[in-house]
Amino acid sequence: MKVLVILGPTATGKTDIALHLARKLNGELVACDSRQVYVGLDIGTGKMPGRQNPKYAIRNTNNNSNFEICASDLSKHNGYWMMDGIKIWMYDVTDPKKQYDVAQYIRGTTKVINDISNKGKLPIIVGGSGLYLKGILQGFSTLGFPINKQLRKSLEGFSLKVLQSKLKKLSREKWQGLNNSDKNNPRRLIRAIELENLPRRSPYGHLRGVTPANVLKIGLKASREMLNQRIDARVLSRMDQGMVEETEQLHKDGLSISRMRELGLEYGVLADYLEGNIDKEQLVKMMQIKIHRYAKRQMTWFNKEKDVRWFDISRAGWQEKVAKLALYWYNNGVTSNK
RNA sequence: CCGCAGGUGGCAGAACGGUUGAUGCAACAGACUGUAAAUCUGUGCCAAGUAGGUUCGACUCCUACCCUGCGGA
Repeated sequence: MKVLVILGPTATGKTDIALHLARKLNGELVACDSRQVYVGLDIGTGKMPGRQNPKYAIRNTNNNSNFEICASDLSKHNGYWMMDGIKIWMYDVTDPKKQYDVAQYIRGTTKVINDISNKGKLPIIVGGSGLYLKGILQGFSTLGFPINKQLRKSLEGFSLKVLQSKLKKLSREKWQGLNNSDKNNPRRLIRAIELENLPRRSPYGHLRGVTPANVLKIGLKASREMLNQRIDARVLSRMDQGMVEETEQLHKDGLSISRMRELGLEYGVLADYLEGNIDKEQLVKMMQIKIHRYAKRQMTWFNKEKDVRWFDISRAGWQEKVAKLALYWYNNGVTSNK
């Protein structure tokens, strides 16, 4: 099975190039993003690509709360969108009020990718989320062990120190295996305790992704400065598109402020805005800053990713180069040089 | 013009007459196996409006000036 991956930090134009390649290579897109999976988080998670493409501008329809997109043909479906004849999977697969996680994503995506492949089409994974991407491509050895809601709930209130000593008591070895960062990370400690609480390690702990035979990873990058500029512009553009209104509507439909905070980035800041803690100017500024940081973390993650063919989007003609490389790989199963 | 309050790192914002100078945010670097656009770790910041004075010693006290905010005329 061949799988094409487009990865890189936010605002590098992954989806645009992916759509382009999908047309050329008879492909379908698979979004690899932790928030685009949620129904209704459209503008804020950037489900509509083509900032520079006016035909994707959206307008507010009067009939009900939702927005409609003015693409030549864009339709939303359960679990995928159809954009100008190209399917984008893993959009709208769950309710934003519910928590979603890597394990669900891996299960869902594995099926989607296999289906695409079985139809004779090329799955094109568009990835900004490093963990999710790794999950699909390699799987994770402990993800088969389910979460223990009760245990988590009982652990929730404890201080860092207590969590640490609990883990130490359960398994000195496990504790010592953690790095300094994780030792101070309540979430990781809780998960570690959860795993140590399992009755017995079963051999079914490994959650496997698709493990395709042939992957081409194309990475998009840009200088920090350029990236920040693009991010800033995009935040402004999303404001114009009605991100605030979209979020207000979600809130009216029952998305709580605290849940918005969990969803992070724009939505965390928007929560503050809706509560009246900050004004519009601060809202924009803070969203930009948060996303700068996010892009940085993405780069930290992707820098370790192996076998990536990187392209600098500030260089003229990079799209053609990408297309050429992808086409060659698609036809020959290997990349031409190196 | 008068009165009051205040001028501390990129920003916000503490404490303190004694080798000064917290914290948060941002910045930079990093981690990452069921919330990952989440969560966490590390690092540095040649920071006290200006000019004087008091003092063994001043960011801290005093004076003048400059600037900002609020109130009054």
